[in-house]
Amino acid sequence: MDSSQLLKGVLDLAVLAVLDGRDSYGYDVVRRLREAGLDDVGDASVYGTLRRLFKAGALTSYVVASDEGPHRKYYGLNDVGRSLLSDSARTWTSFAATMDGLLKEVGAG
Amino acid sequence: MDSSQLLKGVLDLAVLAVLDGRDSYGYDVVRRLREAGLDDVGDASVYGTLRRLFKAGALTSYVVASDEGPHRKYYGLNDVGRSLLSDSARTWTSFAATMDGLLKEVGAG
DNA sequence: TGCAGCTATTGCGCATTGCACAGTACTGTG
DNA sequence: CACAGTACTGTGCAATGCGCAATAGCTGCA
Repeated sequence: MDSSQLLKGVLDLAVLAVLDGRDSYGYDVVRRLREAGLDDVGDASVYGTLRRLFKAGALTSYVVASDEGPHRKYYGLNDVGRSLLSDSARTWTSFAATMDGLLKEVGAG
Repeated sequence: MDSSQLLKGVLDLAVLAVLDGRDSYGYDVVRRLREAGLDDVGDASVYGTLRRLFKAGALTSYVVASDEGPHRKYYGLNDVGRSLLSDSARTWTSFAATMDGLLKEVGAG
């Protein structure tokens, strides 16, 4: 099954959720999302999402040097990002409930 | 909130679910999805989805005359559609669980 | 020195898909 | 006839996830 379309509009939320509580950088966000179960999320998608959220004013950003490789561009939630996160989470929860309702009747009709 | 992006990749599933157990036509599918809670699903999206699913071989189709207006193009699930429905439902359920897992930690860090 | 491999980011172009909008057409009511 | 409700089609756009290539720093090995 190709679940890539399911990510549409939800990747923002997933990234915001991962960033909540602790700043992180692209490569690490990808890793954490995959560990969380989003197995085949593409790296370019995550980097794109981070840039988009930053451009939208939801994230702060700063560069940190690393001993283990090139510099890392850290991102963190600001007030806009936190409020976006809680709004999106609410929207997702209600949407998921609606879908579950639709699916509940499957095979019962 | 704009939930239109959330529909991406899920509208197929929603349409298949509505069609499960009883054949229906575009205009009616729109009505049933809206009643189910997908308030602002666009009619063109549903018609497009029906055509796409039909073209993919998941639906049967036949035209029925109506007393209350123009003809209705009915769609129904065939074997391919039913198996697509159960596969998609499984994929959705597991995806939703993953997202819930990600969101559970929000605000707890 | 040179090469491989992991880490880390950017940019380009494509495919999918939901939607707005316009157009067509049938039925019934005033 | 005008208008509203029903019902479908087609066009073109916008959003966004992804593959792929390029760039670049670091470690370890020969």
